[in-house]
Amino acid sequence: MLDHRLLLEHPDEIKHALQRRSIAISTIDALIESAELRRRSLQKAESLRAQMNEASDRMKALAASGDQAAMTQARDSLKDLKNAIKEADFQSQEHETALQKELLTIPNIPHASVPDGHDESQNRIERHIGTPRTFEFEPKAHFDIGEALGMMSFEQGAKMSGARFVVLRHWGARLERALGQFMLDSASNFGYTEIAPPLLVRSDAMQNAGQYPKFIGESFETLDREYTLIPTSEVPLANLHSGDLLSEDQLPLRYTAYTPCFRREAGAAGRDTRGLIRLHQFSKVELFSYTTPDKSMDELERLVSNAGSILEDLGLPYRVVSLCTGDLSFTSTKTYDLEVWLPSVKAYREISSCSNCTDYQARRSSIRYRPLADASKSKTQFVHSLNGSALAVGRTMVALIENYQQADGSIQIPDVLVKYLGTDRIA
RNA sequence: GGAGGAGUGGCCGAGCGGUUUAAGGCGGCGGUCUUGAAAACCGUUGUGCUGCAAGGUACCGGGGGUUCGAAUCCCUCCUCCUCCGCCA
Repeated sequence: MLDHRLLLEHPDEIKHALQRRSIAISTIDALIESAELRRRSLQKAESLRAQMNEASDRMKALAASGDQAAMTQARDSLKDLKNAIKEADFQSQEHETALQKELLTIPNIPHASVPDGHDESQNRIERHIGTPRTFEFEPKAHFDIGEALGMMSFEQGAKMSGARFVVLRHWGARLERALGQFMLDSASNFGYTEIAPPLLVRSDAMQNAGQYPKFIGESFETLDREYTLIPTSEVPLANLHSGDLLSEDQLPLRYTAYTPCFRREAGAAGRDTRGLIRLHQFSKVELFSYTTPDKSMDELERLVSNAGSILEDLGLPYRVVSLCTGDLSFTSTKTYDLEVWLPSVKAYREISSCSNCTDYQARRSSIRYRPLADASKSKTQFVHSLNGSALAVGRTMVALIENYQQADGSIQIPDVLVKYLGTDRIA
């Protein structure tokens, strides 16, 4: 959520920044108009209320004097004022609600370093880490290898749940567990506190995290719509401190969670229909940081390097791309995607997304801190929040199976994972 | 699911229609004392909105109502606690 005061104080900067994200000028003008309406109606209601408070003080004196006739007369004379306040309050609340509703549909402002662009083709490739292996045979797709080795069954998944579900079995199930464990241990070593959050959250939690109202319809909800199945553990982690006033010395706060994620994939019909790449349910280890505003850009680099080092430990080649304005996620000011090499398609595919949401989520869920320096002023500020995957477990299985496949159809297991999986080879 | 009880400032806790501009304590900050620190003592200390400012205004779990006036009375929702029932 943007600060509505910025709209009135720096309208041109906001217009310029949001135009980079293809927000129409007319939308922003309407927003500014709403902010002004809200301010004027609030001022009116407050000045009426000030009159009422004065009158109320006089009333108190009158009540003490015990003059019943004067009391009755004064009471009657306040009826008009009372009605005027009621009306002004109503107007003011209408304008406040309208402004909030509009603000909820506006994304975060892109950072100056984010490249302009309409879609992913204009993302900026930052660097490559690791070299794709050369195969002396034609590499197979993970689902062919996996099904042949009895690690996964899409047929069984479809029996009970339909398309985009999988049943992992034997080494497949164990590999998912081993990867999750390894990633969580890595995250702990990087200083993130492990959290096991609720997987069902209320809609206000979704809104705080920036998912609602924009992405209503992309998640699974219970029939009574009381709960939403989390589309990512970013949602519960972003709500851990909602309403809190933190002290600066508590920051940064770093959390990690290993949870299933549930997504409808509404707009993705026909894409990635085979394999583990795009399922309605997948597991992910998430990293989440709360920092002061001056540290958040450094924290974003830290997130990327933490997620990247897990790929490096697994010996998987990847590249880092900086998302362009058109590909940037709703709540983010800047996002780096980590893309892992997939031999079967001879391309890099997203396996992690690391974003700095600045104060966007913190403003929605009211997470503030009190700065230590210049305690005399003691003005509270919103924290910055950041999230990144480390990593998407399903896609990591894809990368691992494909990059470590052998000519005989077996899969070699990278050294770091052997003690978690209990074997150095799946055959 | 049924019956009770409770939610007050960063934290604990008093208040139960009009000096509440929310007592008191803890914590924080400043000071006195001290070689320094601790202890003790003195002072100070909520958040948001609005305004150039002075100021104004709201906030006692959320929302609504009664009243000239609500932390205080009523309704409703949420959360926590106790007891009963059911249950992995």
